[in-house]
Amino acid sequence: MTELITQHLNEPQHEAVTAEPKHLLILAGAGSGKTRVLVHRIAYLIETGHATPYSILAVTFTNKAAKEMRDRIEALLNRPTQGMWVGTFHGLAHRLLRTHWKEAGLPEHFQIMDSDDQHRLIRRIIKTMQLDETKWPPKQAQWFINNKKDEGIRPHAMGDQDDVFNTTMLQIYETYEKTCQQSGLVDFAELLLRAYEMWQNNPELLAHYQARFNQVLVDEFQDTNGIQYAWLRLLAGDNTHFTAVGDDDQSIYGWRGAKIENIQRFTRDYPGTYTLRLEQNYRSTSTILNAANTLISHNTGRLGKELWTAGEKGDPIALYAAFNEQDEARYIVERISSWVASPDNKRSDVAILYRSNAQSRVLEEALLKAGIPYRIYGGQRFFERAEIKDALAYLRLMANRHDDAAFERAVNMPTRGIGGITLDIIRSQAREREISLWQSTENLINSEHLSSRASTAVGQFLELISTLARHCEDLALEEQIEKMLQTSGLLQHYQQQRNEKAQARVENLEELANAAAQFTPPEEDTRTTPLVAFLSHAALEAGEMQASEYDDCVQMMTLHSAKGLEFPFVFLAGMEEGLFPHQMSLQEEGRLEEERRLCYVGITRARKKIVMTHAETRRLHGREMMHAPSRFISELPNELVEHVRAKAVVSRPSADFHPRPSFKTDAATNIAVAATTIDGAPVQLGQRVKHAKFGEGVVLNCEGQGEQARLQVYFESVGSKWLVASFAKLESLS
DNA sequence: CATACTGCTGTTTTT
DNA sequence: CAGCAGTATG
Repeated sequence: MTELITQHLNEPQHEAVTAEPKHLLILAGAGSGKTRVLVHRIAYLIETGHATPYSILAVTFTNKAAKEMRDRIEALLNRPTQGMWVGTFHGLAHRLLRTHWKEAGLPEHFQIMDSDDQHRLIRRIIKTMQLDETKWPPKQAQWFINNKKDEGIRPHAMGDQDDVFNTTMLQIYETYEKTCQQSGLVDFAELLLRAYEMWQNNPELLAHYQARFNQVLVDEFQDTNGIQYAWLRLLAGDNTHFTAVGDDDQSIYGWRGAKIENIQRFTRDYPGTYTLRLEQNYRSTSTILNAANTLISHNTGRLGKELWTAGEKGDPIALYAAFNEQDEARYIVERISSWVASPDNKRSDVAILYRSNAQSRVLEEALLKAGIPYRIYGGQRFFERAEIKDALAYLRLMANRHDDAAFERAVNMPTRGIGGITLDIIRSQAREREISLWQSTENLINSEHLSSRASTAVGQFLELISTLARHCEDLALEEQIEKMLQTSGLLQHYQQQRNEKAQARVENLEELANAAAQFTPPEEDTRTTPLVAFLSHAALEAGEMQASEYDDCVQMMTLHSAKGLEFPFVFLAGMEEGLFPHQMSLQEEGRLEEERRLCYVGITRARKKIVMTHAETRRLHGREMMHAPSRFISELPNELVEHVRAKAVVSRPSADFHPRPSFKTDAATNIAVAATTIDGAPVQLGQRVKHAKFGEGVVLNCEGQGEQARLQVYFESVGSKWLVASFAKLESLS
């Protein structure tokens, strides 16, 4: 069995899996089999009796990575991972807090807030503190608070501040904390900090977990932030063995608090840590790897690692200089079309990666026009849609009447005659007496401080929630949700509207009930109600609900979301100074290096082919911008890059061009033929032509047929022009 | 209370 | 340009 686990590993992998030292640091390059090593090591530790499933804790950053790890361990061991703690930092912290809510100082049914909830709550707080929102943007306060929490710093630990900014931020932070505690709300950073403090304040509890987990494995170690590292340090008792896997060259989340230094800190904090490197890449051609290695060598202070491969050289990296973003998209679509024209290739082999989401639109339009199916990753996620969050707000109130964030959201959605003035009264009383909005409302109704109209409206709302909660007590989760959708008036609100958007919202709400029907609470949540468990799940795994994941689509995503994935054919679009590296990162050297790592991540996603594109001009924020090609392009070895000129594209029409709507492919030659002629001969896409005034050019496109046909021709002298074929007097240049 | 208009702001994203 | 949030208006 042990042989089975280790038999298909290379030498360093084998060593990483079977290493004996107490603490192990594995520097694993892109495509070197990092997850594989981690999974095999866990299996090995169990099979050899070094550990029991019960004593293993493996932590990742995303739910997806956690699920993959669990699945692969199960497949390898051929039995379920019962007893093992495999999950995300946040997931595991949540589990601890649910189990030990009392020790953590939380109400039993505490709820998790996502960043959107958090943002609203902070905005609310800034308003009630009577601060000028333009001077104190909620975004900034949110950033401040999360940063402090990521560093493990509570308001009281900050002491007196000497400038207005920090003083005000601290005040907001303090008020925010108070409100959260009162409402039983926990944000993402709070999950980690609370779990940390809970251990710190309960030594016997900590000792229990230290004794239990003797094998702790951490994936993507370069992405850990301050509190995550501190949490791991705390967990490590005398008999804890650490395995940390990471790649400093793939650290791309510094901007949200990830500390690449944690890797070095680890070796300092745990003397005797055995460091080993996985440098053989099983993914990419040597061309791609050389390009990636050369690029990343421009960064300073690396831990040092050079990927190599036994694989073949492969194609050079193609570089296309587009005139503008339209032309860039056009070129990419053409390359995809010709790739897909071969029966061996699939659309899903292709990924278009870009720096920022705004770039996707032009690409999308071009793909749409060419009739190529695509899928965009990242974007609105199911549990983050407005209508879903509204529904969740009702559910949250049902579970916990003091959830102020939920109260704010549900109280007038759909509108029920509760105006801003009434709410202001409720809020100010809640603030004065330090009670929840719910309690404040109850008080105000009883003390008759509200106008009779407002009082009835608000009273009906309280009644609605209370009866709803009562009626739902004995119902199954999805029945509760259906009941809520009906009685809250949410569903009706959207059903009344006739437009398509509202229709989609109705469907989403129905899908919510569906999701609830599929939901089974995880083991640690069985002690709470299914509703509370479901709400936690919604916040913690906002998931994309795997839309058409299995379809054969071109994949589009930002470079950030491409980390961890691989594709045979990768496009890196928008390789321009100011875009990538992004304008905002050009000031500091550190941020520029992170951009470079991002580019490194992009390049190392590719198995076989890379096409990079940049546009000479691009419409950005409504303005025409000129950008120089990205410095990252010039940081690649010259001999590995092939500049694609309009000319060069044209010299191999069959390979690089594919018929577009106005062209027909000649079956025999596989050459695109326009529905018009020059000198009596059919025009080919990519054909070289001569114009009396503009000189030599290349046929790029054709619209219409026969006499009316218009040809798009790219001339070296004037760029691309649309010409009516019958008037242009074009001369064919073979 | 809903709609229209205005002004502002524009990286990356998981939990 | 375009999407959002917040305000003015009916």
